[in-house]
Amino acid sequence: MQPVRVGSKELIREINSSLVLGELRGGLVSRTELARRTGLSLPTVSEIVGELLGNGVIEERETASSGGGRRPVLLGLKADAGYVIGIKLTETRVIAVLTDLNAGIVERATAEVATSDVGTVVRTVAKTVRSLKGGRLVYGVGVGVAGVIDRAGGVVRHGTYSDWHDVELAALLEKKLGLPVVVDNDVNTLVANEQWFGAGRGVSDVAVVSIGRGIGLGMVLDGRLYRGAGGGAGEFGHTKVVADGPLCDCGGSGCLEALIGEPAICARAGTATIEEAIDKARQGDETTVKIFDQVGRTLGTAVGNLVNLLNPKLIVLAGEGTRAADLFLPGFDDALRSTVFDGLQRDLEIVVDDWDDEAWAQGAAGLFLGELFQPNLRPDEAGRPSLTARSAS
Amino acid sequence: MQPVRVGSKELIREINSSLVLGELRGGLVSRTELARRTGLSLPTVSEIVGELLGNGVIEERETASSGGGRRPVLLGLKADAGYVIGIKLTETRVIAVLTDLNAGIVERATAEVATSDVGTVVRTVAKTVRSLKGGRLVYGVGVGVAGVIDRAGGVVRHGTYSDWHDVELAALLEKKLGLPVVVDNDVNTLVANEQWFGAGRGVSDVAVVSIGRGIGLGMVLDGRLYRGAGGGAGEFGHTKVVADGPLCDCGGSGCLEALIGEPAICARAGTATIEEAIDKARQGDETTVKIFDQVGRTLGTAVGNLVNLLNPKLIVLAGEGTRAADLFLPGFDDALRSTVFDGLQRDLEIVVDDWDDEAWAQGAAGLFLGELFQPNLRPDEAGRPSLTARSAS
DNA sequence: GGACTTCCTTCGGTGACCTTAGTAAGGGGT
DNA sequence: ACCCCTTACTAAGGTCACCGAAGGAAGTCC
Repeated sequence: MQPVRVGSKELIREINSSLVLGELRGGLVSRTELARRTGLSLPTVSEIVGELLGNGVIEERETASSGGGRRPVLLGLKADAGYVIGIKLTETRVIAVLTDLNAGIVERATAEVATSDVGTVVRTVAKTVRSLKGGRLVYGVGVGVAGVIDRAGGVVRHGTYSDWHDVELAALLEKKLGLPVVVDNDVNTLVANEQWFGAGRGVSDVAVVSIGRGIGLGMVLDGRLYRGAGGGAGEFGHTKVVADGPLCDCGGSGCLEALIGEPAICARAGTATIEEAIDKARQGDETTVKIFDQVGRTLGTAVGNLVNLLNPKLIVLAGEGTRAADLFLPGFDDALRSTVFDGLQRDLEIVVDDWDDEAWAQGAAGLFLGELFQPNLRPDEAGRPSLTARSAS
Repeated sequence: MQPVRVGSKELIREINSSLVLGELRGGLVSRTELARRTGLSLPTVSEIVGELLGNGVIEERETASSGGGRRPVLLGLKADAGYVIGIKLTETRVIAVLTDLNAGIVERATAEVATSDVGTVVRTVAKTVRSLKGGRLVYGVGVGVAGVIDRAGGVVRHGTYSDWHDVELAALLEKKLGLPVVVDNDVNTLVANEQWFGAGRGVSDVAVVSIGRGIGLGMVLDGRLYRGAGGGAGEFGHTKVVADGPLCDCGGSGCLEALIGEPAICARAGTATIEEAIDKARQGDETTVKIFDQVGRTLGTAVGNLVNLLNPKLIVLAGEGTRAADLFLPGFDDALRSTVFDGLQRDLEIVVDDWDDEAWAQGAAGLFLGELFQPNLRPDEAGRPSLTARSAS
């Protein structure tokens, strides 16, 4: 049995505060409306609102109109109540954004890191964070890295594009910054963004497939980001889809990534970059068109199998690879349809979300915000960030 | 956002009662020890225990020895506090067991049903349940059926071995029996049993693969049975593992089930039954031995991909097909090892659990018990069964 | 038989919830 | 202009589940 937090008055308050805060995210709402939406009684909502007002997390805005009665006072998150910083680490760059509590980007910064040396990366990140922060109240930092990540411990177990092994990234950054830091797989940052602020909002079961150099997968199952027993769930790119297929960097053969990752496409199309391959296909080169069609079919089958296993409500295709969506989508759809088991077709929705590097960083911020807004049902993870217990400086 | 239940005093009590009951399942424990294990204070535990004693759910047993102090009064589930009935529906038979609150089998019964006519099946099940029940206090019934099941609504959306579509099985049975009924996919009954009473106890992330005529999959993710958005998760048997593979009953081609389900093995081995094929292989027939080896490899690759996606801690192989485990396990292991991504190997555990039909029925009982013992964190699903609010007759 | 241990209960306090009963603030009809 | 109606919110009081502290119960040991 996973440890379950014991029921207590504090737990109740935490749950209900989160409920109220959740409704306040992304909209102005009155106390009465909050009570209606959350199912709480009006006095309870009033008290919680009072507390949040006192903390400076939310504020009263203008009054709305009413149909013949006292006008409701609208409440909303205080724009400058605090900020969060999101970081996306790539091989060569640190991409950072400062966002408000609605994950809206306020400021951005990037820095180059030529090396994968841990110390250098940590220093660069810290410098970037400090310059973004300025004198502002920042609740914490979310970091997205490609690889197998132990989210609870903030450890990079196995970096995809680096030789990192068991690097305690969160601890190192927290020490340097004096801020709470959450580290997670980069695809999960996209998922967090989807779940909290994007197309996946309000959907309990979502799979986000990122296409690009590698093929990644992030999942929201039963309303929660799923990471697997050791934080290693989502190695979609390394599922084996053909027997005796091409060799993959991971050491295996027949990996999805080795078939339809950008390097593989370039190799087959005989181009140096993926852009060239796309151009070639768009100009009507038959062989290249066929390559993209096959890529679509391979991906469609793999995603179809994923649907058979998990029966999500929504599939989001994201990442740079979606630039070629027009080329591979027909094949993708076709293969998907013939792969997915009969009964699971009808309610399935597919969305293509064309995101850039900055969106990954924004997602990392969303990851931290998710942590901030969600009640903590597990036993106390030490130092877990909170909006109400102002630990941030 | 999935609806989250609002925090209240009742929620606290429910959580903590479940905590206490959970510790009491499968062992005698004193009040003090309960307090220590749950993290609750002694007075709270005492009060909850008092309530449960009053309800007749638990009882005081003998006192244990102590090292120089008052002896602890051991508490345990009352053996005859109530019962649960588990049903496994197959094409031709209704297999039923009556279990106590620890899922221990007290009595059993089976009945033949030649037809798949809903009315006839429901009548036969009802008759079987009534004969098993006798005059006893039965909290409810759990039913396992192969197919896509909407667990929340108790609806069989799509039967695997029947032409059932959108059959409201739970409602029909509840009406006939006057007892709460839970319906779920049959593999999930195995999972429930594993999770609550078997090898998967205490493990948060488990995949149970059932092998036999079909290939099924049940999952515990993050400590909870995962069913997918529409209850259709786990169609492992219908994932496509080879391009242009053999046709499957489902209409697709290349399904795992069409490759390594028992009918497929028989066809390839040229035998009428799977037993014959097993015998043939055990007697050293090379072709047949090779067939089983290939079956193992195919399964191993598929399960390996599953591990890449979900990173479970434990894989349980179950079902009649495990009779041939000696024949296919070497190939299975080999393929699994070469499929699973590097970092995910180390903590993975594989267990073969040789279960018979009765175990499926026992699992169905466990399914209902799980419902009974787990606190309800979602908004009130009407008529959800409970141990403390004695709705059973 | 007294001291010490250990188990459990009693009692009072706290806090978060709810219900009920107000008060505040606007609209509209006569 | 007045009064009443509607709607939004606040105040007061009650309930209940939690906890800590203190005390009673039931042993063991010397």
